[in-house]
Amino acid sequence: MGHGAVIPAQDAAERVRLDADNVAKVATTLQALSTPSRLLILARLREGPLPATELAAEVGMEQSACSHQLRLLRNLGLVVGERQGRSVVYALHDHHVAELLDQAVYHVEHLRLGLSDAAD
Amino acid sequence: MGHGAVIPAQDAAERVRLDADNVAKVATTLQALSTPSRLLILARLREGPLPATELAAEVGMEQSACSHQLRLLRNLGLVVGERQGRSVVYALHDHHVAELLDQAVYHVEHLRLGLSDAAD
DNA sequence: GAGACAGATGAATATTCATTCATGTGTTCG
DNA sequence: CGAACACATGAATGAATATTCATCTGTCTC
Repeated sequence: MGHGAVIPAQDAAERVRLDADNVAKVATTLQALSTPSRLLILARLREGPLPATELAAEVGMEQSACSHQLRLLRNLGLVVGERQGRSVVYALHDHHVAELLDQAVYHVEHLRLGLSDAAD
Repeated sequence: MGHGAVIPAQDAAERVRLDADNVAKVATTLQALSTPSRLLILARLREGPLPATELAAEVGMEQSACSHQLRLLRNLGLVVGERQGRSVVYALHDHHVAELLDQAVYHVEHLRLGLSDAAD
């Protein structure tokens, strides 16, 4: 079984198995973190809530494109949008999203690569 | 490097910022975790090294499809393959991959369950 | 109400990408 | 050598999807 990798006890206790039942959901959610545009959106919201138009401007996207991606993120439960006057202020849904972002960026940055090519 | 510790997300001491320079790399790497097939491959390798053919069988993929995905994961530095006789034994590259997997599955599953500590 | 501002949305387009099929390369054994 | 096994790879196909364009809903001020 074990092959040398140490599983932190804190993790082993709460580790969630990846089986056929939830693999699709995990994949779908992680897909939301798999494009530069959405990643920039989430990273910006990580710093605090922001109206949609300002958000689009800060990540360098067109309003429409950003809105489409925000809808996707909203449907996945990663962000929430609250109407405030003419604006809709977006924010990360909860701390799990923030930590998922942090952990993902941290581990990816610390991978020893090695990026031979970006795509297939 | 090379410890088995999970970085506490609340402790933002060593947090890596997500800017225009590394966003593409992060997105590309996370894309490797964004399909059920690759997620199943990585999850299986999470439990230990395995020859390519056995791996394909266990995750229910055709040999060719699995090989294509393994090449992608190899190019991203997520897995390594070592020739042993006629077989090529695959394994996760290092603990960062294992922990990235754990963290991703953990947080996504908690999102799915609607678990938000409301600690904000 | 008219007009401007903020955002959402449908359709069309283009790109990306996972899988399959057929074949090629490398290895072990008779 | 020649055959069978293990894996890789190129091309083709089909599906998924990010972006743009045009338009529509909702809100505020005058």
